[in-house]
Amino acid sequence: MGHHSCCNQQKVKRGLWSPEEDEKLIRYITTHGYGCWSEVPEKAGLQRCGKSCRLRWINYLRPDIRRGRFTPEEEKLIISLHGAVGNRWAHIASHLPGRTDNEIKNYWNSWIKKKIRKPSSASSTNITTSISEQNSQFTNAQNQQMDFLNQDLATKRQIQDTLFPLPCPPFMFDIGLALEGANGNVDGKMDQFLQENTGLMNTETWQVNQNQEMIQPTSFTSALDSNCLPPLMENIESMVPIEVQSCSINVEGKMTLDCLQRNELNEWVDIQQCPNFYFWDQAAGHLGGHDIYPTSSNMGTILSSYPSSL
DNA sequence: AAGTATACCAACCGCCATAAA
DNA sequence: GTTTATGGCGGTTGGTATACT
Repeated sequence: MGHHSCCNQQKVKRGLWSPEEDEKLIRYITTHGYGCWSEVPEKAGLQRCGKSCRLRWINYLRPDIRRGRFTPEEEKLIISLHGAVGNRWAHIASHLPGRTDNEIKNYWNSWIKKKIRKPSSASSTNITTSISEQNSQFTNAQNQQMDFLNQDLATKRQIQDTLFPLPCPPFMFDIGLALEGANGNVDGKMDQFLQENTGLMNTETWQVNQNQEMIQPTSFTSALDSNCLPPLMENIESMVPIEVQSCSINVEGKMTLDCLQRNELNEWVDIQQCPNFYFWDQAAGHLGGHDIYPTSSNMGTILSSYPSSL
């Protein structure tokens, strides 16, 4: 009982790899490649299970591995992607060449521990704090967001209300669908989309008055009241909830959203501190860029990044 | 200086999806 | 259709280095 199926031979070694073992594995893989990991240990003369060899090679020995501290750019990307997809480490790692899921996971776990131990530095305004307090029962955004994926559409709205018990629900949409068939007329299509689904003109804005109350355009308020937001919840996978304060599209078709969103501690933060919006290119399967330059071919899901101050 | 607590991270474990038998 | 083998993934652990008292 007890032994893992791939390691049920006796005499398998475990624990840290010695330099000699590394050398054997490197020599074998570089000359023969790896067709089947379960055959590697025997052929390479190693007392390990195939799974252990695979892990060692992928996470440490393969030649294109990147080691050392994460750059600020890498950190930002990790934080953004984690905000979008949660603990899907392999997915996140696929956007950081040479980095492994294990490394990113380790980084995140130690990083998040630091943040929890030394919580909430100055970045919250009174506004975000008060909203955060209203939602203090919101304790596990990532898990709940992932659970959300598995629900049928009929119950999504209900779950959404549990997830985001705000006076103003977050505004989420799939810009790929929003701009479907835009064919260059991005500005007009987005305008139409916003008008149809939210009643919000793209030049209208939300504002915050001196009492830190949100002031909405009448059209947006009525859209919220009529329960039509968010309009396109089927494709929520790569989204993070944001609360739109203003929305505008300039003549080049570049959209700007000023928002609040949740950080990794589930606090609402002012996204203006980090104005980058990432754009998920669904066709290519990677992030498209920091600013939104909508084209009919690369439209995907809006992502937003966490403030760089975190 | 010595003992203890904490941080880090490589490696392991169990689960799952897929492919082969 | 069922069973078995394998690779991939995310959660977790435990050994070691570092910080703290």
